[in-house]
Amino acid sequence: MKKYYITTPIYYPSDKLHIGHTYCTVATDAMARYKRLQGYDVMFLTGTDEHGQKIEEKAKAAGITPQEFVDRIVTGAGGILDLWNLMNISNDRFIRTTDDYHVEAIQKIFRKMYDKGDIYKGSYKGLYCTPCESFWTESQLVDGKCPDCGREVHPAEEEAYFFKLSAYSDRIRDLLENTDFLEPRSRVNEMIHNFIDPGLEDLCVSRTSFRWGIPVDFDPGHVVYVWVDALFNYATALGFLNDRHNDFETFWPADVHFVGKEIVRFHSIIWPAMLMSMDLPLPKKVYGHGWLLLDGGKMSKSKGNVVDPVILVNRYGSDALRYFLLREFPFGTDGTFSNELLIARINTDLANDLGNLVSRTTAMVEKYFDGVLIADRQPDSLDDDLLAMAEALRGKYEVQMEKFAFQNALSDVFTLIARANKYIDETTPWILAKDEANRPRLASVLYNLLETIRIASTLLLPFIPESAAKIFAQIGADASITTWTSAATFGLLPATVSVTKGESVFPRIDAAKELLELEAQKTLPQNEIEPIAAPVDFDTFAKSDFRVVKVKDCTAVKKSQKLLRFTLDDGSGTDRQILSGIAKFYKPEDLIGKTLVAIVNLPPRKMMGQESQGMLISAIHTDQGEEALHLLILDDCIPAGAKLG
RNA sequence: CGCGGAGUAGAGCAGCUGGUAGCUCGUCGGGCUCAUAACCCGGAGGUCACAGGUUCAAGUCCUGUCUCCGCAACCA
Repeated sequence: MKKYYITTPIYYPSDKLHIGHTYCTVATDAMARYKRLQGYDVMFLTGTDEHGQKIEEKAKAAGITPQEFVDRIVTGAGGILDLWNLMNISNDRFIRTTDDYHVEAIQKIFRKMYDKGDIYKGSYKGLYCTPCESFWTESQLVDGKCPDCGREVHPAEEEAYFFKLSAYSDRIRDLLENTDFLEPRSRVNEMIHNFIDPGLEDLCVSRTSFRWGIPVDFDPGHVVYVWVDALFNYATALGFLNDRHNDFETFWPADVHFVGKEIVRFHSIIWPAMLMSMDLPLPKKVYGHGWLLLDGGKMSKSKGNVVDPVILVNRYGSDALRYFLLREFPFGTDGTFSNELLIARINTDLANDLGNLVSRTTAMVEKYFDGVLIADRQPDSLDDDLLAMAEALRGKYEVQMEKFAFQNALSDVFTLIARANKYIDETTPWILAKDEANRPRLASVLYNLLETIRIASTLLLPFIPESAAKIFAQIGADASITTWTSAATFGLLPATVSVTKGESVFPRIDAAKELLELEAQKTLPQNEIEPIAAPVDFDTFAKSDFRVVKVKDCTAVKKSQKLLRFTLDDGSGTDRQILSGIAKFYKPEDLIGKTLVAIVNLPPRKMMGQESQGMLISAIHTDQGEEALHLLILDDCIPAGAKLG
């Protein structure tokens, strides 16, 4: 039997997953179901990447162990497993990077690459600022001192293991430029120009700064950093270097990794390089899909515009959401999500076209034939176009599916559904029903409709599995005629098929009402006020020198979206230049002549190549999830240089 | 000149290797009554961001300009 191995990324469980993760997983699921329909032996893997500093910190803040923290998000109520269950995800396996077998395998992999010489012990060399616990390069220093705190730095080294990524540069370039390993093609340019052309540097693959990770077994001070740990999940989940599973030989190499565009770099450069190091075959393809954007912007928690798939599924069902995600957006590029679009798509396609077609067809079979068609038939040339279209559909659909062009595949299916609706108008079965003599013709019309529905629904199985099954039950199609093979053949339902009109498969949604309710459910973040900070002694406070300053000039910094450059009179007689990231809130010309407050004894700091001598004081809060900022603007009668205290 | 993507009817989008500009929603008019106020037909609405160029022929290829978005940087 032909094999097919497909994966989603393993998601990072530092927070609840949102519609973006759902999008990727649903797409992978549709592809997996499609391949199963075609008769492939499919392995569909998803999972979670559970190590790392961020989770360690979050767990600490929550007062629990990292393991407890990730367990809660992955296996807990309303967690990731529940979400995939809700979305009807048909993954064959689920890997957690904290699983024992994965941990052991990663240690073996790390050691193998080390023994081969592709991982070597080196050091971060740099200038270290002890209080800040940070390394800096020569060019980052300001006046030879720490750019953060202005204190002395000293040369230091920190041990770390490195992977010889640079050694694979040429082979990776060849892979990207001369094969279709990475798709869509537009992602290739980005990788070549941003990472390959400037030259690949060796990659730091261990850390000593946190503990929540897989220990390097021959050097216990180190934990394996994300690259080796996370990327090799695709192999360990099949049993590579472990005994838990044993189908690595069967399924490797993967047919395709679906990944979001933000991690294309890891999958198209680092991952193949590490596989080359391990002398393993490379996956056949990496596909970097686009993002769902909201109102043209990125989804973000602080904006309060994160879309919760659970709310949508509870209202409209998982099939409706699955369909929408894959029909509305081209998989390879970004798309804009909105509730209006969702509801419009459900109503026009699923309710009006498909649901209503099933409804009117089954209703007529019940009404005119008491639910069981007669065997007599009378074909007509009116049927030809519909039949030809139905039989041709599978071929067109397959072409699109092989390109991961889900939106086009679905569009093709719905073209047939629209054709069937038109066919009803052309054949006017309600008129045929008025004359007994027309019963064979009427039976032909209804049979052709049922067959069209069967073929369309079969091809919709990967996308809306539950609803397709309901439709099969209504039109009397058993499992033997809802296969890939039968999707290209017209006339498989029994001549005297028995039909049952059931509940509406996709009820129409009252758009105006739903939009209001969805809006009401949106959880806007509170207008948060920062908690009062820890006490500070008076002497420390008094060291800060706040002065009244007058804005002599203010201009936007070229190429920066956020920075404004202020030329200030601080009373000293020499102009003071301060850069401030407030371009979002103020137009530079509006600030000229204003009287402001600045702290003037901070160490100078370089930003976008220019020096900033201090910091303007402003009030910051969040309002309706939006960051709000106001400069402290004083009465103009206060002279420049006046000291605040 | 850091990297990449995008600018096509009121809105949201298709248009791959160049050959009379399409889809969905909305809108206007008509038809039908089997059906989930659904379905079917027709109309109006676009100098395909702008300017050059290649070609018998250009949203479709080339060059330049403008605008928007993402990444990176940065936001003391």
